[in-house]
Amino acid sequence: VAKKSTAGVKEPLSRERIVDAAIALADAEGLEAVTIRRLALDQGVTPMALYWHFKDKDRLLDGIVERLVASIDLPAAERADGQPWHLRLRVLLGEMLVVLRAHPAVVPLVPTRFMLSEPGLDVTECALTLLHEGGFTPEQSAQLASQAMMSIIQLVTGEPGLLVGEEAVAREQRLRTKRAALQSLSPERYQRVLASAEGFVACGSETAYFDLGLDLFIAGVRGVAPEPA
Amino acid sequence: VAKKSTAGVKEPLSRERIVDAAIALADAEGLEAVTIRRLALDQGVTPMALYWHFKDKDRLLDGIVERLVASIDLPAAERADGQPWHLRLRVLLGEMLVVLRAHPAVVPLVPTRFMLSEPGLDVTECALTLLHEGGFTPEQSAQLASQAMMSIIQLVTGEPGLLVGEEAVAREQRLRTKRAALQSLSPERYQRVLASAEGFVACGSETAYFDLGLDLFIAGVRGVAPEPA
DNA sequence: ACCTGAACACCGTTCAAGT
DNA sequence: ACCTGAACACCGTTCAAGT
Repeated sequence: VAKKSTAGVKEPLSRERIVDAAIALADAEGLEAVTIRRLALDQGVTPMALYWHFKDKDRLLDGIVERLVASIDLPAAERADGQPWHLRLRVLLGEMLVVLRAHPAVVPLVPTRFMLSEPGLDVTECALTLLHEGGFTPEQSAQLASQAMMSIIQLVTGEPGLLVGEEAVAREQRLRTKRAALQSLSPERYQRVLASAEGFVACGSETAYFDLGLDLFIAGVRGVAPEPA
Repeated sequence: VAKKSTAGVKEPLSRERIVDAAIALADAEGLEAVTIRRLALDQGVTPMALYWHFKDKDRLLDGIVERLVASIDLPAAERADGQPWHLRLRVLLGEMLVVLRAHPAVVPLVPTRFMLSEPGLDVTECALTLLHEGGFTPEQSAQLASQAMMSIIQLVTGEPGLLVGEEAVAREQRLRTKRAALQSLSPERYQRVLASAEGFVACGSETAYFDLGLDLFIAGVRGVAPEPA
């Protein structure tokens, strides 16, 4: 009857398409590029068109986070059943890590929005259950769950050598500048900083970096846990 | 001779005055209120006047962070001499905590700017020295120093019940909304979240909160440290 | 239901000019 | 040295209107 999805016919907007475009744009040009007007331009539409799909920009950003968090593989974390709680917690955090690592540019949006969506609450419930097994009170669990999430975020956004958006295009140049700045420091006053300089500007092994980050957090929770595990 | 600092005579602008005003404004109305134009308005000056003192807005923000970081009591951390490294590291982080807690609104500016100023480098050098004592390689030390700083930042900005800027004026209202959102959750599906609900919306004891946060990090570093301490 | 047009109140920043 | 005036290229958002 009517033409459907033929070439050149533009599909109507939808929340999904907008969120897709926003994530892709952030990946390519950084979070600052994600603008109502820019998004509209890319979709060949008026800025106000977006306001039919989202109440305001903030809800759109909420949507981005929900999309990310929803793709966390929660079952994988539950498959580690039978293992001690801290090991299962590590698996859960590892699953969060792989999801967020894929889109580092939007990760800064996560902390304030994580518990605003159903998928985020599911992940939180899971983490809290594991911490309960570790013997923590509900209050302590709440704090530790928050800090666990923040540790992951921090690992992703703080990865040395990670450059996002337009920074990425002039990548080599950026790194050289940073290295130069560090190397111009007084060798006697900043002995340790200079020795660690390379560690601040890039990371030798990505897996070593993320493993140490996870180890650090897990060792911490175990250290403060009442139940010897 | 000439009138000097009499009432009604407006002192000229200066980098110090601008940074002062910016911090005060952030404390009072949140970081979004800190705008070149708003700052100029408050100082009774044209927006472009600020560009004589700072190259652009980013350098102004750098200035804010430098001011904060410079007020970290580094000697206090060194006074703990003779104590084991992890204890001295805890003291150092505690000093950072008191400084940042005083101005939570500007804390989000810190991570990317911390090592851009001399005071920040001094603090970093100090932390790296302690980690070296703990037996870490320079690379590991670099990562752990970054994560230490991020843990502090996260503790301050993540304090449950903390509201910044205009959020603060409608404080009670905000908290009630948050509580209501949590309480409307399915009791069987989100059992743990509900049990921890109060911990997500406010914190019973500020000192317990910050102590657990510091304990967590220190236990973590000790746990992954090669040197038994 | 889904989108446009015009307008408003904001931003940061440049550039030439004033004292 | 320190600041102003006018202008530019952006923002998010509202409101009334179109199909």
